[in-house]
Amino acid sequence: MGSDSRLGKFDGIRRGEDGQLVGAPPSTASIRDAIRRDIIALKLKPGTRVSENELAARFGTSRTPVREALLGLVDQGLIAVLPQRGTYITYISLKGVQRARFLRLALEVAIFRSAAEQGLSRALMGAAEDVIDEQVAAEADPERFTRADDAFHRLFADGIGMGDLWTVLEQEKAQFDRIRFLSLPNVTPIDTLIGQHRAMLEAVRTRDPVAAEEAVKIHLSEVLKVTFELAERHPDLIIDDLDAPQSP
Amino acid sequence: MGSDSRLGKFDGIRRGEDGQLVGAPPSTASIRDAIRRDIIALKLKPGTRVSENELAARFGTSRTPVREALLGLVDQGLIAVLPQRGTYITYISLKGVQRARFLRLALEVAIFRSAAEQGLSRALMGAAEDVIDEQVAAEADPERFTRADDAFHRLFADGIGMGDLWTVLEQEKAQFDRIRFLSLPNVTPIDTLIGQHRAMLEAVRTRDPVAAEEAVKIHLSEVLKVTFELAERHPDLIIDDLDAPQSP
DNA sequence: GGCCGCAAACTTGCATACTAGTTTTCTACA
DNA sequence: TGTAGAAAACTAGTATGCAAGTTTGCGGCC
Repeated sequence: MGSDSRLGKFDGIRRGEDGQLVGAPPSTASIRDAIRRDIIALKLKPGTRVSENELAARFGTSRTPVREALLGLVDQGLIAVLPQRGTYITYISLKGVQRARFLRLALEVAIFRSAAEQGLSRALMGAAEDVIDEQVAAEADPERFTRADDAFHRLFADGIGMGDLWTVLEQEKAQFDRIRFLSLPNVTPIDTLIGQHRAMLEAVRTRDPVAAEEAVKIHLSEVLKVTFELAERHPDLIIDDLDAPQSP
Repeated sequence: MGSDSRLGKFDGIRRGEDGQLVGAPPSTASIRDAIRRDIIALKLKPGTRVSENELAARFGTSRTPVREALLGLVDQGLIAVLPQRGTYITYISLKGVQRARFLRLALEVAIFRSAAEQGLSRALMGAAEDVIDEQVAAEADPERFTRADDAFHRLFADGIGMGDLWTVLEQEKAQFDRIRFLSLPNVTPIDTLIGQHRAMLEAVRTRDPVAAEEAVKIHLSEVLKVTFELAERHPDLIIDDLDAPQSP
C-alpha cells in the first residue's frame, strides 16, 4: 500500500519558464510524494513547521489536496499535526528507527530464506548481478547507489512472488531512509555494502537458507551501527526517547 | 502507525434518544475506525458501493472528514476509490491475504524468537497466562476470543520493547482480519488455537528459540489452511488473482 | 525598563459550493 | 415496441469560506 504503488500521473511539478504551473495541477498523490521526498532528503528539516497555506501556494492548489497529502504522511510518521497549532516535521526517532530496523530485518530474513529455499530463476539471478554492477558504478553517487540498493532488495521480494511486500515496507522505511540519507556519504564504506550484497546473492545461489539469513543479518546490522554515531553527530535532527509528536 | 494507536476520544457515535447526534461530532479518526470495523465485521460487504454523501449523513458531518477517513482506508487496502465513479469495498484478495500472512509470520517469528532468547519478565509471563485463561473463558464468543487472541500476540511484542510494532501490523492485518472474522465461528476449533498458544508460551518460558519459531509457524499456518476452504465457500467475497481495485 | 492584557494574525478542522466526469433515466422518434 | 439521444441525477475532486483555538506582538500601565 505504498504511496507509490498506485499512480504516478505526474512525476514532479510541471512548471513553465516563468515558474508558474503548467498543465493539470498536481493531485493529492503527487503532492504527498513530493513532500515525502523533501522530508527524506532533509530539505525539510525535523522540527520545521510547514503551513498548509504555504504548501498550497507552492503547489498552486488549494489547501484541500495538501491536507489529504499530509494526512498520509502523518501515518508514515514523517509529520505531526498539532490541531490549531501547526504541522511539524517530526524528528528522527531512535525508537522508530529501531522499530523499522526490526521490521525490516524480520522481513528480509524471511524473504532471503525463502528465496534460498525455493531458488530463483536464472533471469532474476542475472538481474541481481546487473544491479550489483550498477552499485559498483554508482559508488561515487550516493543517491544513485541508494536506488540500486533498494532495487537489489526489492528484486528478491519479487523473486518469491511477494513484490508488493516491499512497497509495504517502504512506508515503515521512511524513518529509516532519513538516517540512510544522512549516513551514506559519510560513514559506511560502500565497498562493504556491495560485498555484503554479493554474499547474500551467493547464499541464494547455493540454496543455503542459513547462510542467507546470516548474510542479511550482517548487512542490516551495519545500518544500526551507524545510527548511534549519527545520533551523536546530529542531535538537532534526532530525538532519543519519545517517538513522535513534538514541537520545536 | 495503526489507526488505533492515537486517540480514542469517541468509541462510537454518541446519539440522543431521538437518534440525533449529541456532543462533539466524531472526527476523522473515529469515523475511520468505525468504517474499518464495519468492513472487517463484513457489515459492509466486498463490492458494496459506499457514498461519501451517504456516510457523511450517517455520521452527521460533512463530506470532508469522511473523505479523509476513507483515504486512510485506501492505504489499508480496504476500499478502492474510482474517481468520479464511486467508492467500493474491496474484495478479499487471496494474494493480499497471503502477503499479510507472510508479513505476520516473519514478524511474529522474529518476535517470539527474540522473546525466547532474552526471556520475559515474570509479570509478563503471568499476564500471558491470564490472557490464555480469558481465551478459554471466551470459547463460545468469537468476537471476545478474537480480542483475547490479539492481546496474547501483542503481549509478546510489548515484552521485547517493540509494542508499537504490533500496531504497524494492524494495518496490514486488515485483509487478514476479514478472513479471520469469517473463519472463527466456522472452521477452526478454538481448542486447537489455545493449545498452540500454550505451546508458544511454553517455548518462551523454557527459553527455546527454535521451539518458539516452530510453534509460531504451526499456529499461523492454521489460518491459511482455512483460507482456501473459505475461498470456495464464499466466492462472492473473495477474489482470486488480482488484488485491489475492482468494481462490481 | 519591565510586565500585564488585549487584539490582531496566524494555525488547523469542518462545512459548503462548485466543477468535471460518469451513469442512469426518460423522452422523442421511427 | 425498440432504439437513440439528450437531460437529469448521481459520482469524486477541488476551491473557498467560516469557526475555534493558539501564538504573537503591540500598547498601555506600573
